[in-house]
Amino acid sequence: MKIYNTLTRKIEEFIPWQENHVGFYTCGPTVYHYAHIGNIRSYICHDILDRTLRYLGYDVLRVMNITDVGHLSSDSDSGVDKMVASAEKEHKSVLDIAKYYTDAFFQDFTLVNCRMPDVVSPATNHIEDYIKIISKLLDTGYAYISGGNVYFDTTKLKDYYKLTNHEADEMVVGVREGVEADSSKHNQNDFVLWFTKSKFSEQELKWESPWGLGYPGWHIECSGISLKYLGEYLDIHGGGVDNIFPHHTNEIAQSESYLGHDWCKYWFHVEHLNDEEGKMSKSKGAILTVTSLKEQGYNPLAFRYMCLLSHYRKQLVFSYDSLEGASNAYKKLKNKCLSLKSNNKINQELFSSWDKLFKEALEDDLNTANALTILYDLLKSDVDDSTKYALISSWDNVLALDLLKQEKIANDLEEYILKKIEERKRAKDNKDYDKADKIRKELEEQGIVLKDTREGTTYELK
RNA sequence: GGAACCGUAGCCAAGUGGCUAAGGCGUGGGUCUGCAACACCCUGAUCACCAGUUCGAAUCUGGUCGGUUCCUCCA
Repeated sequence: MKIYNTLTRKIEEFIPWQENHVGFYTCGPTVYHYAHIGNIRSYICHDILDRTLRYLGYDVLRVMNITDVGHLSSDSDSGVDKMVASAEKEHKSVLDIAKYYTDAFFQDFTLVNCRMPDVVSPATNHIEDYIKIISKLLDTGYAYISGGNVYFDTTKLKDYYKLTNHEADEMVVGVREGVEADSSKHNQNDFVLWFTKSKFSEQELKWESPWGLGYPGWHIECSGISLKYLGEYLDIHGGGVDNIFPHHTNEIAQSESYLGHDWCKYWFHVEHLNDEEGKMSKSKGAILTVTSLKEQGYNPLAFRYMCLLSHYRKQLVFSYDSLEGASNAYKKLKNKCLSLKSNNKINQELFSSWDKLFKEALEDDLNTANALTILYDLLKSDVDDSTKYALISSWDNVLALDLLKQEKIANDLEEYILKKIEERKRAKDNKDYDKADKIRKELEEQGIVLKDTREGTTYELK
């Protein structure tokens, strides 16, 4: 398998530390707000990588964190969400709020068929691990205490910027409004490992530490959780491109200084899903979630399909036009797949050759668009239905588009529809088209669309 | 100011040196149908622009224009 590695800026052959085994870490969501569809795109791409590796036969262990530290007690003041407001009224703790947003996240995560990572861990569960790492960094001289905080000394590293192409003296502090230089830092590019003092003093969650009551810096949680569950040698670490600097850069600094050797082989970064105005941002106010797309009548899997249509390293602009297009395409594709009639007799030779094409597309730095094209080619080909069915069933382990999953319908509703179809057929036989059209219209108003085919009338739920 | 990615038909998008530039959606036309929907068939681009390298470039190099992100507050 070939994959782009941010560390080398090249597409590389994927060779894990240990043959056939893959340790895979994904930076999880921050749960002080909803995850928007741009965040979810990133998780869909990670999911595709996870599923592809498994499909290719790797033994994958995937770990994801939940960032539940950093809840400022003042967050809720600016929170646009009713839940937060009511939590406040009910005197709920920030952890209750975190739980609310964690649940909301996994609801959306599941709606787009992302496979649950093998380990999902909240950051607040591993404070001791961070303390252990920070203590050793202090002992070995990679960290220092200043102004009440523990900082990582980036000048101790010769390769601090290896993940980015930045040069230390090119960096500008205060590019963004409201950013002030921290005078306690020895060097401009040092970062905090443990806070006991910060301008965000209203932080609600704090823990005892050798350096006083405080809370961990942002970067240490991913290092800590990753080291705990995936060991000293990590194969893939993923996240959004916005995490390359400073977050992932600092993770490398901490982890490799702590371990004393190279740590993560492949860095996987997903480009942004933008809206017409640019990056989707939680701070911009109204955010678009998968759940809200669903409430607007879009199938969350149509959104997944839309994401698979493009490459993970390419920016994608979200618009309702493109979602509409993806939605149509997805419906058509699924209908085609569902109309296949399988008798379980598959042509093994054809199966292998088509499966090879599919794998080759994915092995080419996750070219999902081409993988889908191969699916379309297969459907158009003269391969027998049973083999097609078996291939699609297999491929859907990676695509996870539920292509062969028949929507369940309540028995009594089905009986009702079949009765109406029979009634309409009689009307049609009697050339009473007014009545026939009336029945069709009635059903349509209930979201049931009739289709007259050569084999008789079928229905479809909108 | 520095760094990274990108710019292919109405829309999404593959292709990164070589047959007539994949595929999907939409549009238009047609077949089927009582009509409609579904399905099926047909339907479109010389690749932002300019200059180079080459027998040959969307694909490499340089430049111009345009878009997005990052440059250590918080996560």
